[in-house]
Amino acid sequence: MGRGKIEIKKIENPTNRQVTYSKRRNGIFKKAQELTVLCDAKVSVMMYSKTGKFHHYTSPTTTTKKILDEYQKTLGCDIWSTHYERMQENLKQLKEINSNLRRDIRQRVGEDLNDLTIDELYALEQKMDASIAIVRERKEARCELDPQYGVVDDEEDYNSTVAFANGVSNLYAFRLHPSHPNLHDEGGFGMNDLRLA
Amino acid sequence: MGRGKIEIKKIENPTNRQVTYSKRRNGIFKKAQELTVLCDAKVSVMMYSKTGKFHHYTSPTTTTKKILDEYQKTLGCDIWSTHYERMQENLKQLKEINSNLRRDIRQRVGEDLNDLTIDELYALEQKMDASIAIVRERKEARCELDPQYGVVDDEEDYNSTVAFANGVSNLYAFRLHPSHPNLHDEGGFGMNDLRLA
DNA sequence: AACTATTTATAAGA
DNA sequence: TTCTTATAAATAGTT
Repeated sequence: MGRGKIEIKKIENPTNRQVTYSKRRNGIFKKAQELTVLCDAKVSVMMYSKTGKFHHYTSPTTTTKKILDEYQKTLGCDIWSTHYERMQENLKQLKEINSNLRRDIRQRVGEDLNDLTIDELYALEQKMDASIAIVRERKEARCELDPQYGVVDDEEDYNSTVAFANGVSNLYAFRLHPSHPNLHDEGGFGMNDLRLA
Repeated sequence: MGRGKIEIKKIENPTNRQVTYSKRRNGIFKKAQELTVLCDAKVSVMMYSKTGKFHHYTSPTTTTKKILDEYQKTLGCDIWSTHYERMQENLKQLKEINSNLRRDIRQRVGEDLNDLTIDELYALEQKMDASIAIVRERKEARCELDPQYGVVDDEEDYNSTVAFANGVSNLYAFRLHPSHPNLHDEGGFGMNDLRLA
């Protein structure tokens, strides 16, 4: 399609070849984009020229990785694995640690106590008694150095306590990626469940 | 290019869509093949339709994996940079949350108190008093339903406390990937610092 | 980077 | 589906 018909064989003139590569590359990407829209298809196009320049197109609704996963499923093989899978495994374990920490701290704040057995509740009280003893001892040691804290106003005490009881559970009550609430699953590391609140 | 101009938007009629998909798929593959020959380029095209059928073209002299490897070698990163970056950002934020949770819980266990100012130490004591009040109240409410816990042995109490004080910091003292201690950094999400201990 | 004569792709119809 | 064909789109060669 042009001023003259061309034979489909390697263009020997490097300049012409580069020009043709550039033009046809854009043509293919346009076709890929149109196919994506017209037929609701997922398309990935990757190419590089003799000069080493790389270009690619991927349908907006997907990623090259997802298409490759599909490709691999079809072929029954796995090109990748190591790096990516290890990253996902790390995420999973990190989330598990996080979950454990959150449960522990919520119990120590006085939330989620319904899930505990009586024995666990009892043990929790013992733990907390021990912990507060440590903190109190430390505080008193410090206060000896700074007599300003020697006397405590009971009412102030009560108020700060109430403020904490209402506020603590918001300490970590933020979301990851709050500006992209409707993203798809991103391969299984959605973060909504990270919220403490 | 056809009997009439068409708008590039999804073809709602499934039959028409399938026909167009088939035609244009062949068109793109032909273009990819021509580009391969004319410009001595390496091209990979993968696509799948809404009906789930997968098709691909790869230049005869290469494989999809080789094209991707070449790309990564050329740019020094990989095609999933967006995906990766989001994943890494999630990891970073998750680690930050985790760090905050750990600091909070350690303070509530009586560790790391040196970093606190006197005011913070005082506030911590107040918080913990409030929390333990909640737990104790809950426990006593439960114990009324189960009189077996009405009487407490002081020595048992003390022992369980000591056990906790020694053991709590090991609660989350495990490593990720303990079997691969010498791996390289994995792109900045090394997990050694996740250890509580 | 534009232009444009031609070839090529393809939308609609059979 | 597959073939046909009128037309739209891509692009080879030129400026």
